[in-house]
Amino acid sequence: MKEDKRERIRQASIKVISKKGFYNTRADQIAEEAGVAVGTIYNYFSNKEEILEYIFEVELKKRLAFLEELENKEGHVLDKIHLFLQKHFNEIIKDPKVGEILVKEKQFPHRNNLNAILGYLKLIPEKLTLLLENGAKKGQIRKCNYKLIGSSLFGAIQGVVEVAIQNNELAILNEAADELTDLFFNGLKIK
Amino acid sequence: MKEDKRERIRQASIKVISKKGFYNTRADQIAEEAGVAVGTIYNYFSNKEEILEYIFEVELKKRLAFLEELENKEGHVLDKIHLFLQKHFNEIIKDPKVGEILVKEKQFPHRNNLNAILGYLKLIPEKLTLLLENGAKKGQIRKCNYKLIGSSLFGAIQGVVEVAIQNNELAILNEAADELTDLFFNGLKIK
Amino acid sequence: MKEDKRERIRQASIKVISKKGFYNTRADQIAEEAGVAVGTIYNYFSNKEEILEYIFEVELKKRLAFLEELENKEGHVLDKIHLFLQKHFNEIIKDPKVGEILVKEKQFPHRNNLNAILGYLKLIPEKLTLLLENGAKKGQIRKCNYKLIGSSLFGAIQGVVEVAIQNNELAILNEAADELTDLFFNGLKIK
Amino acid sequence: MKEDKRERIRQASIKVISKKGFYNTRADQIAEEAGVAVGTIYNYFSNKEEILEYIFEVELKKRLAFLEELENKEGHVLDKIHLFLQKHFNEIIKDPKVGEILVKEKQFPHRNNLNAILGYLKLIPEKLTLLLENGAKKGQIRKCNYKLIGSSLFGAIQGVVEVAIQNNELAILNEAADELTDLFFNGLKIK
DNA sequence: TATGAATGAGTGTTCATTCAT
DNA sequence: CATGAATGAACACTCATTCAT
Repeated sequence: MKEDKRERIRQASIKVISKKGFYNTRADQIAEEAGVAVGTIYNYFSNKEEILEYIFEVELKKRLAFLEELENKEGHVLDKIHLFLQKHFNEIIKDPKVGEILVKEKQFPHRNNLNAILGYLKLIPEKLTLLLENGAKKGQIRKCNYKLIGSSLFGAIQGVVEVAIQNNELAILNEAADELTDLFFNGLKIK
Repeated sequence: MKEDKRERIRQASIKVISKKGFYNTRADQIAEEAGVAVGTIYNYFSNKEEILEYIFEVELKKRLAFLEELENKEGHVLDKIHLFLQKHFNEIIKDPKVGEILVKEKQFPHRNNLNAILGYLKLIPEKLTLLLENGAKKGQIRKCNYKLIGSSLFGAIQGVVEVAIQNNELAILNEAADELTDLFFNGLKIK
Repeated sequence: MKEDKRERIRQASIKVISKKGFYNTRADQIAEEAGVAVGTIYNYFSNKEEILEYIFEVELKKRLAFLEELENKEGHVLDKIHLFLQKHFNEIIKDPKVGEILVKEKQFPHRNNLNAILGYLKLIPEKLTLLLENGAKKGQIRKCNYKLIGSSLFGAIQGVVEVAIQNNELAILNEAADELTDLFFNGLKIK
Repeated sequence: MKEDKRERIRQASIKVISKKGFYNTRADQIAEEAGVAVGTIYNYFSNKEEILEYIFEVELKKRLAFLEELENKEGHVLDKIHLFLQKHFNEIIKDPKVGEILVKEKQFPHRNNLNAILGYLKLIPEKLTLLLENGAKKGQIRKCNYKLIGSSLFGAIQGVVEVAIQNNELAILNEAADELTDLFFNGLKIK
């Protein structure tokens, strides 16, 4: 019941924020879209930023859970990365509105210095870094600066999504997983 | 004289914005830092956003000019990319405050839909894409989805800078140019 | 309830504006006088000018309604004008603050070119002109340039009120209806 | 020389203010129109309001001088008023821009309570009142409330001009002097 | 006397958040 | 738990005026 209302507000927020941007979205616009009163929003979120954080949280938890699953599985690191890319790009193709928010609002400046979004967001390249490190340990890829390459991979993913959304070419994402894996496969194979 | 004042305001803005974020920077804080009156700012910029745009403009023009130089030179595309990465990372090491702004404020939501910053920003991956395409034509690298790889490269660059700045580890940037070139070198070499 | 608050703001505005002039009246002064927060004003009026327009609207609608009543009644045109003058001057004697605003703020320059006040204000001389025209048709007064005489009458009314208010001699208004009717009666009688 | 520059600024001000209204006229727009620097304006006028006051002063002095001339002449009061009306309406037809300013800016709210314009403006109905009073003494017109009728006349004049300018029908002013004199002639003749 | 860059006080309006109902 | 009217702090920007040159 409680989660129901929270979810309704999240969905409404995604709709409005993806269209107007978080900065230009007013609390009452979210309320109207969600079919509740403004006050109700504040029964489920303590402030506007928290809604945005929640949107990121939901998406990022999905990715992190998937990455953790992958960590515990056997298999080649680059296959795992390939699976992750497929998963991520598919989610975005499925719900481009959320994708747009992930791309555009990631750096939204929080009033307090605790930026929950960046907190979550850091976990992804960290997981990727770990994946690479373990892959190298198992001799699946060459040694490298894992953190640096992990961050690059994470950045590359975002670069692709950014371009796809900016130019309204979601189709590009369909081949993106293959191309990127290919790039990193050759780039990281044992010499 | 006129450019002097404009430059002073730019410098002051970089200092304040990198510390507090553009959104949380007040016009009078910039004025104070620049040692001028608020009104003076508006003799040189027509609004606050224009200051941010100018900061990006200055930086991006440097990069674009460098990329154009590279385009017209002989040499292997990956050497060119290597040079560009060195140039970019060095600039950031030299002036991390600007780097911070480039990373954090890139997506700042503009009131009018004409986002001058994104306009400039799109040119970089476009140039990279062009570089890759020409390199492929000359047989220096394999064929690939140039736009996708160009965007990935651009994203990778940003991912690295983001992590470096977030974790306050500028040192990582010193090897970043080499590592990234290496990654793409293998990733894109003729099979 | 909603109209209550709007009315409270109107009353407060009359008080403050008549004292300091619209131009020198700050939104927070109105709010304070009305016993509400500044923001509340903007829940009932979309901007400061709209408050002034509303003050004129209320007053002018009273006059226009009265003039329309008169139009539909039988009787001599100059008796009708006499009644209108009495009505108008009485209203001003009853509430001189509003009178002061009507006189002083009538020409307030609006930012957009649509000056709602002038729109309303033009209707009064138009009605007077119509009254004169009909009176002439019925042979109650001589033929004349109705528009010109209508405007003169409207101007004369304002001239009288202006002087009465400027010199703080509201008493003059008591005889004004009679004197003016007398003037126009002789001035317009059939030769 | 000094008067030359002052006059140039007055002329420029008339041009700009009649177009945009005093409230919307910026000091630098006047300067540009006059072909001088902003600072120069302040060598000839101590502030912006003083320019407007000066415009009124010049016009009103012309009228007052004319009225004083008339006072000292022999003749019927209504002939004198006729002459005055002709003079006034002719001036407005000759230079409608000034007429527009006289009508629109008369009530401009001054920051200090000393409104020089209203000070001047009051003198006109006072002179008219005096004229009427003297006429009555000489038995040229009936007794009446001179102040009230003087103010009415002054108001009537303004009403006519206002309508003429609002509707862009300066032609109406050509017959206005005759019509108005006629009205007052009959309205004030000895019974 | 002319200039025009610099000044900074001044204010309408917004909108996230609250809380009495 | 839902409501939505009330709140009031916050801020970009303007523009008349100044004064060093």
